[in-house]
Amino acid sequence: MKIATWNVNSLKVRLPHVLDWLAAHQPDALCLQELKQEDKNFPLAEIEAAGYHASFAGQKTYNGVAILSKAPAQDVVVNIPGFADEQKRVLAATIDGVRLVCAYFPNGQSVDSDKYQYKLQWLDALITWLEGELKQHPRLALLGDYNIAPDDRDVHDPKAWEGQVLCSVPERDAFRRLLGLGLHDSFRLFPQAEGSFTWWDYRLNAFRRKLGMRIDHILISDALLSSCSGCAVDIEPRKLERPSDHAPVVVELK
DNA sequence: ATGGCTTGAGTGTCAAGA
Repeated sequence: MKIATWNVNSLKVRLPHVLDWLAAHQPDALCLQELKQEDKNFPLAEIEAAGYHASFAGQKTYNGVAILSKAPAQDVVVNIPGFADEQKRVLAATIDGVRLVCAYFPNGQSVDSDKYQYKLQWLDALITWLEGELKQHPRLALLGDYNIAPDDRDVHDPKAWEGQVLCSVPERDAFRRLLGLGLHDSFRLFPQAEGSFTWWDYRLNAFRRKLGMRIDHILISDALLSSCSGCAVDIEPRKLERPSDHAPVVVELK
């Protein structure tokens, strides 16, 4: 089973890239973030024509998440139960017996902002909910744009980013608390090139200069660990015309 | 120089992203 995550930064703009990527890679499931569109505008016909089912939770302008899958989705849940939130950031569904949680973590803007406080509260709510979700669904993967660079290895200039949003101690602690639930960073289960990132700023030729961050992740539960045979970032779509600023991350489960 | 692009909204130019 091949599962993947991709922050597309507007599904309307990126639909051709998504359809090409589905055709080329044939994942069993693809989690999308930052749809930036209302559900009435979701390109369901195009996705179905590509051979995929779709669950989605969108909103105007911001956020929005979807799970595309070859097999139909079961037990779909939108947002974190018990955490009141206007923003559409979480979608959970069971595909082929694996619980997939697609998440677009808040950015946080800067550590002294209200948005950062919202991010920390959102992280607390996610962790509390996932603890129960893992008991109900031991075979679980958390895929998405975490907006957290877990380690200095995941940052092109760790000195410059030290203590900044995406790298701050409370954010990295939250990432470790997720691991503490019995989740594993699939990317670090395998040898990886130095300077492996999933996001590069649109400005200053950041991609060409390899100035990126690894903030998109696929965590897998204990029960999936032994079946995981690979994890990789696909930087090819970042080279296309009008790319998303994020690259897809792909995990193989035997 | 707290900028640099890209997107959506909407027709001015700004908020938000990370």
